[in-house]
Amino acid sequence: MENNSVNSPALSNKPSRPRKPLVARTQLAPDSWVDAAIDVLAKEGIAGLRVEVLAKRCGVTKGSFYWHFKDRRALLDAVLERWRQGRIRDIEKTTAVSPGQEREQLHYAIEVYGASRNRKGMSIELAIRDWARHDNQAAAVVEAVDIYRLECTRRLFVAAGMSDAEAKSRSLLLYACVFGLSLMHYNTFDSNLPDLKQRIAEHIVAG
Amino acid sequence: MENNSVNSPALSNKPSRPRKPLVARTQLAPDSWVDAAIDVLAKEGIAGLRVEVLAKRCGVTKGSFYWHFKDRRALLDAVLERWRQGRIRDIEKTTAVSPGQEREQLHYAIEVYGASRNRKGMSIELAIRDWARHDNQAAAVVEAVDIYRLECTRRLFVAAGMSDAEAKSRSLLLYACVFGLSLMHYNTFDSNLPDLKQRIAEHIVAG
DNA sequence: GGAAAAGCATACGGTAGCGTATGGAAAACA
DNA sequence: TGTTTTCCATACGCTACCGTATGCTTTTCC
Repeated sequence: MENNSVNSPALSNKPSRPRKPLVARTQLAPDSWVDAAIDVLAKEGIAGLRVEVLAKRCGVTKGSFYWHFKDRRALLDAVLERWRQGRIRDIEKTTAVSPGQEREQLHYAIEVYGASRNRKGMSIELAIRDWARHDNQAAAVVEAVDIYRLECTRRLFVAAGMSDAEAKSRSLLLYACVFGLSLMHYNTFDSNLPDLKQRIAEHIVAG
Repeated sequence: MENNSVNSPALSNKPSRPRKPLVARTQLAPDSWVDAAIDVLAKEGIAGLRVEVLAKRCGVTKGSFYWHFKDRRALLDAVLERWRQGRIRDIEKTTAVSPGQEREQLHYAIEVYGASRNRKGMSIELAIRDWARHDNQAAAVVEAVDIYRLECTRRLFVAAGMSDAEAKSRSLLLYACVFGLSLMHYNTFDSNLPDLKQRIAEHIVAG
């Protein structure tokens, strides 16, 4: 009858059973739904993320879904939360302090979303950003991630010797360019795109 | 029974009536559908662009729609074609040759999509680009527009004295940044965003 | 082993949307 | 004036969803 929210923080187990943490989960895992949802989100966008489609993809029916989640919205919230945590963790790793390597780190931060690598990651990124244009929850998560990322790379620019204002400007430029590039269709613009991208990266990072 | 495609090139009137160009249109105009469709597209995205919704918005019913258009896809094609032509015309105006003013023109090309101004234009832009991620027709139109724009601003950079490779790089950076910025949520990143944006624009345009 | 809960299937009612069929009013034409 | 077109409304069948109700099977617990 009642269901537990899946991996949302701070309401873990229901209070009636303080015995054991519910040992071996025999059937479908609870996070599998979120995994599959993010897959579908990347491929079809938020509009294609329907519960019946998702259920079929997991090899079960809606009945299973509505046991794990209150409704479709609950799944979407779980997806957002998962994405937020993943992005924060990633950017923390990428921009961890290692003195003298700041510009290399910045180049890596650009390259990591280089359209060829991490294709799925960028698909999710774009799907969520489009989603955020019509959903306040998604917009809030995107804002949190953006601010965090901008702050991380800003520190790198400062550590590389730039003024605070310049560092902020470069940080914003960096991410805007990364996302903007993945939004455009410029394959026939030049015969040597890697060179072009390299030149752009230099222009963003160089002092 | 049969319907005419609205404003698509090269299949204008049906052959049975070569008399008069059908003088005073008493009721609803044919392009009004495309106008309304673009409005809805800007506000709701491609997923919200349904024919029944659109009909209600026009004050008529589906019956009217399916007289003017073969199906929903025909409307979408008309929307794409209209957008394509509008964007080409705009960029041609913006980047028309006026020697010595190239950098001012480039700044204007950036500012024209400055989020505050032209909010609706950017909404359409983003809606169509997201649409293009799952629709080949839309992707083709986006590519055509992108290549045209990139080429126009590339010429400006060359005219401003840059090398060809550098001009291409800057041109791509310019549009990537413009679209990327409108994709991000950075309102709380700095207390003086106009300054930040100005600094970015300078960094893109300056020699 | 038996009760209780977990995990899922099946079936149902309801909405929204696409496209078709058909009819009706109003204008254009002869 | 009567016919033909134009333009739109109404009504229908169909599909894809959402969320609920209910029952069945498999674990879990004692």
